[in-house]
Amino acid sequence: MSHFGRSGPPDIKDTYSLLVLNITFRTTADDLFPLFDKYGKVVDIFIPRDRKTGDSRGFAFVRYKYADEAQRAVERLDGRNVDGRDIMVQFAKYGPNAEPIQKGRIVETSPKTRGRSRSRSPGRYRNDYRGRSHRRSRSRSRDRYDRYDRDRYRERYRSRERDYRRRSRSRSLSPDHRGRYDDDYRRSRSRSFESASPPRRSLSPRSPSPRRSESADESPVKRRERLPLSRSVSPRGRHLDSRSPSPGN
DNA sequence: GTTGAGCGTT
Repeated sequence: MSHFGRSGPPDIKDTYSLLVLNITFRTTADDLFPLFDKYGKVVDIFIPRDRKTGDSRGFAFVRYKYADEAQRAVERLDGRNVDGRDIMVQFAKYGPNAEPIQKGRIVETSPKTRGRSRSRSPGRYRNDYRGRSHRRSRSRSRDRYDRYDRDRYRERYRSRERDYRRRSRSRSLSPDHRGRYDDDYRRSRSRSFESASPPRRSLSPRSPSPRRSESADESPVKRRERLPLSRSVSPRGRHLDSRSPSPGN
């Protein structure tokens, strides 16, 4: 899992953001890191996700430390075939705070004018860039959900990176590209990435509540009774009730 | 399990 974006933007003081479009919905930040890190120092990778489904929205933000390296990555990775789709890499035009940025870098407001001059309201920034594009729907099949999600913010974030890596890397991709990526990936992760991505599956000892119902449903053994009244069952009672083998987790 | 123009978060 990626250590990027674990607690918000780390340091965007002098970084250059790149917008990566047309990536697959299963591509994670860990998949993009070995590609982009080859052309420079990547300080952050962020993939916006849907509020409700938690799925990737199909694009990512890669922040470089230096502009020339970011430019290099744009020239090299733009149009590259990643996971079967040609990605589009370009400099971000808007910052995390919806502020227009120049060549991927946050526009520098003069320290002098930033002191007392507050003749501009912070809300105008968002309205500025939102105005050009009224609709922000990503996909037509999700427009109907956006209506409810637009005024409903009770959506809770699920896990940041789900088990998207279940896909096999050697599926139908051209081994030529993947080979180079992986080859450099081995060398790249030798510096500090190996410590940041520990085990691929290390779940907390805390039992996942929502998953248990599914496992019980698909369990080969028939569940005898649901015992709707005994919802608040003690751990000991549940053991006698389900007596099902461990679902795996 | 699907989708495909676009600009971002504990």
